[in-house]
Amino acid sequence: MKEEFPTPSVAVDIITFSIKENSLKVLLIKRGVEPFKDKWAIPGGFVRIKESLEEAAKRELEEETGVKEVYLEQLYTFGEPSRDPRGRVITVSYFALINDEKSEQELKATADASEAKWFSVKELPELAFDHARILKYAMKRLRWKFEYTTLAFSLLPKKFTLTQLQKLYEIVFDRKFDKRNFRKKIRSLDLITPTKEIQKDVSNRPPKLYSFKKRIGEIVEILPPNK
Amino acid sequence: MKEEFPTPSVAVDIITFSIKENSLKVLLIKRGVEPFKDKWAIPGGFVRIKESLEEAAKRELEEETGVKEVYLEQLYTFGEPSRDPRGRVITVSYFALINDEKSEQELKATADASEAKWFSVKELPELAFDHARILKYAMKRLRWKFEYTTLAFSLLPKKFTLTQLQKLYEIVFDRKFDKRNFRKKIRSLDLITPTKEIQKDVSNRPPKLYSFKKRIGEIVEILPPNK
DNA sequence: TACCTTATTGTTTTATTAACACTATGAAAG
DNA sequence: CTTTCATAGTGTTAATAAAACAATAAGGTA
Repeated sequence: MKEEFPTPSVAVDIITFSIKENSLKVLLIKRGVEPFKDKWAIPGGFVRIKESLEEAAKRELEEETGVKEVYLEQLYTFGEPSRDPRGRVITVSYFALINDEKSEQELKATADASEAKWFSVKELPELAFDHARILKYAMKRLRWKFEYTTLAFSLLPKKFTLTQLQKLYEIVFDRKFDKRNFRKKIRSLDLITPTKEIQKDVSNRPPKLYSFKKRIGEIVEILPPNK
Repeated sequence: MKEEFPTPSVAVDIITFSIKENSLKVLLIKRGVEPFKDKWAIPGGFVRIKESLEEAAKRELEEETGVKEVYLEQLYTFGEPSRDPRGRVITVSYFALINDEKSEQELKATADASEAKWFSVKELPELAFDHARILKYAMKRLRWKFEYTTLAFSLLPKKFTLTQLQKLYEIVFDRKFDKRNFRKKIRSLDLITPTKEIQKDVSNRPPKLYSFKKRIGEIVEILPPNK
């Protein structure tokens, strides 16, 4: 039941965020081919005929970064006929969130990408295609998810301190929160349980460690206090 | 720059809501061909090579209902390889909202649809493909939009009463709201201005008419009081 | 003139959010 | 062993927002 008309190509683009060096980073590639050769772009590629969109996104991301097991979520599908000068390409964008340890590995260059690099979202280069728009949209979604779901916990180790959690929010929202109100809010949401451990090897008062109770991504309105 | 491999087909599906007879309705078609012949389904069709996704959605919707000038918003893209038994079809779903007057016209049967009909969302038939899931998702989005944006106003005439507005919310959320709290909230949001008119031809105290100040879809957290 | 129907309005209570500063603990430095 | 340094940890009050709640007003109809 395929039409007899020319059909669009379908690609996935993956906007990958990570937190490194106390700053929110996004993974970009430098294009090795025309169009937009030598411009920075969001990594992506074509969907294969027998893989799902999510599988395609996972595969492309792993090819690019070697990272598996990430949080992955569909963002939006961009399909303007003119968005790609090569022809009709509809792209389904995904946003991925990986934690620092997982993203530590060396980034590889690939056929289409002469270079891959983490950029701070505050110091972005000019981007190819309509990728600036897509990235902006992804940022919005990321913040929304931090505000209304438990996604932030996916970036923390099994056991973490409340200060670690707060720092995450401060980086993503680029803003400080009041420590007392933040902790009060988190506790009132019943998301975490204290472990009996405390963190050692710190040269100050050792913080308590907590573990997360709920499912990642669950909707809870964490709304950062002091909004 | 098309790959030399078989490519998926790209379709759009449009979940169309309207409010009729004090109830939230969705437009479905009865399939005239296999697969799922004689099952009800969400109307949709293939994207043409030179039209945008949104244009395709508008076109399909107009073909189905004759309605133009509707609120239209992209929902999600479903792309499981097995979701359509005919082959690889990726469908970009849209949700549309039209008001009662616009949706009053006769629905036409088309090549693929032997019948088109408005169903109350409370009395849905069994649906073809993965359409039950898509519809459920659309309902969620509709409610979210009513809660956090000014979308509801797109269903009202230029001049409307506060009771009309409240009824809309009560239908969409399938719940009553306290009249005083509802009105207080709406007024505090500075969304409307009173006109100097009142509605005539009613056999009770005639209500004041208001007009809407802002842009449709603007984010404002109308959150229905009494949530 | 009474009655019916819907419109309109305000107060109190409760819950949530915002603002705000001091004490505690352990390691390291002197 | 005392002081210093750095971060952890905690509670109260004020302001704002939400929830609960019922009586009066206006016009048409009987």
